[in-house]
Amino acid sequence: MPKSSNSAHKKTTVSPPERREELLAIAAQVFAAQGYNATTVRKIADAAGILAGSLYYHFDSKESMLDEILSGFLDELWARYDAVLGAGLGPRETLEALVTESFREIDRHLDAVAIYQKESRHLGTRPHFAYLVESQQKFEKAWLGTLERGVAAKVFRADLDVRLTYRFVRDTVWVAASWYRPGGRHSPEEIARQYLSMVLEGIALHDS
Amino acid sequence: MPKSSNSAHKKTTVSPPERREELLAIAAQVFAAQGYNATTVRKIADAAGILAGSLYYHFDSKESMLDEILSGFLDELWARYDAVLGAGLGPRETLEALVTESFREIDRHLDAVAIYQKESRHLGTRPHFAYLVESQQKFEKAWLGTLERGVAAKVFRADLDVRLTYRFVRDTVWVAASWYRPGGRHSPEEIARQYLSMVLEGIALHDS
DNA sequence: TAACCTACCAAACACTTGTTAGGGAAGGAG
DNA sequence: CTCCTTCCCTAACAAGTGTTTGGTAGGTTA
Repeated sequence: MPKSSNSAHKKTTVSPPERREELLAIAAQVFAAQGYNATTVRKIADAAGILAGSLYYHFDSKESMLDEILSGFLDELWARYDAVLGAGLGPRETLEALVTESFREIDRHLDAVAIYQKESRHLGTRPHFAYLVESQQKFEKAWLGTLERGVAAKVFRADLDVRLTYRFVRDTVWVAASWYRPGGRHSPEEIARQYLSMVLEGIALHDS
Repeated sequence: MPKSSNSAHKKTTVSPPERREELLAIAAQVFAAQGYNATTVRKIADAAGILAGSLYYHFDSKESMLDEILSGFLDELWARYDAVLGAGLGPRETLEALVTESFREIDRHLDAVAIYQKESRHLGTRPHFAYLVESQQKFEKAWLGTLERGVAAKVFRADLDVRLTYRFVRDTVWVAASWYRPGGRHSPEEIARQYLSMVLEGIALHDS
């Protein structure tokens, strides 16, 4: 899982993670709001109250900012996913834990998730961002495997296309980043609870 | 519903909808693949086998191409939605019809849907694209209304937050544009059937 | 005081961007 | 043959792009 953090610090600069993190958060905010390509380094600098060239004291390039934002997010996400997947839970409990951790991650790294949603597809073609598709493959293996385990254990329906189900579940969870706002009406855990109830039990009312 | 087509032809050019449509389809393809801002007019021209300046014989600007693609898509979508909403169906049947029409629309206008998904949020802030948020509000009214009707008629569960359910359902349907490919394993109708089965009945297996 | 490091500014660079102006080849109409 | 329309090219433009270079104010260390 250190595979997904591939750039970031090139010299062993042990000291300066202070102003750097601040600027990264600002950049993530602008990236998420305007889109990566539509965001100019001057807009980021404006939001930070400095001039464009000053950003290059802290970062190698505009792309390296994006890289650090995305790889940092994926590193944390996989740390939590791996903890869930290694806990030896049953299929249903694993699904519930993955969904809950996903909504928590949206709550914590909203901007990074929004950027990932918008840009990962066409960034994945670039060799430098190959870790995005690696992560996506690992992602598919974890979720699809959990669903298949559930079908085999007869806790999930067998008459649905598993791959279709996987896509529906995956997308619905992560697209929440487009409307979720931290501090809103529902906590991440409450959203996860309602979502799981919908996906597991369905929204139809049965009279039996 | 003609509210959403606001630009397009400005003079009453009755004749030339031929090469124009061809170029629009090419532009939509490149926009969908690379993102609007990352797409240069030279890339579109390359894909069409002409030079950048030649595009301006057919279109006023790069933005007007985007405008025509999106408004054309929304016009067709709403024609079909209005037909469904005016058919006097029950809540469950209305939901099923809306979902099915949505997947059909993804099948037909895949590029436009993909562009809409990626760009509508930050385009909506621009006054020229105000019809995007108008459409989204109308969209919410239709879907949310259907869900609420279903709760009142006791065909949908009452213990779920209706607005959350609306967002989940809406997103899952439209995000399918990011993985759906026409001519693939499943037809739009089959995808709609499976999706509705999942959302209505749930994926959990009950032993009663 | 002197040397040094951090975090920034000022100004420019080479390049890409969307867009425009004028011209020209091809073909149908009179 | 001439006129006109359709569709495209050549060549350039002004503005904006990411990035670099050299300098500097202020604080810390010796």
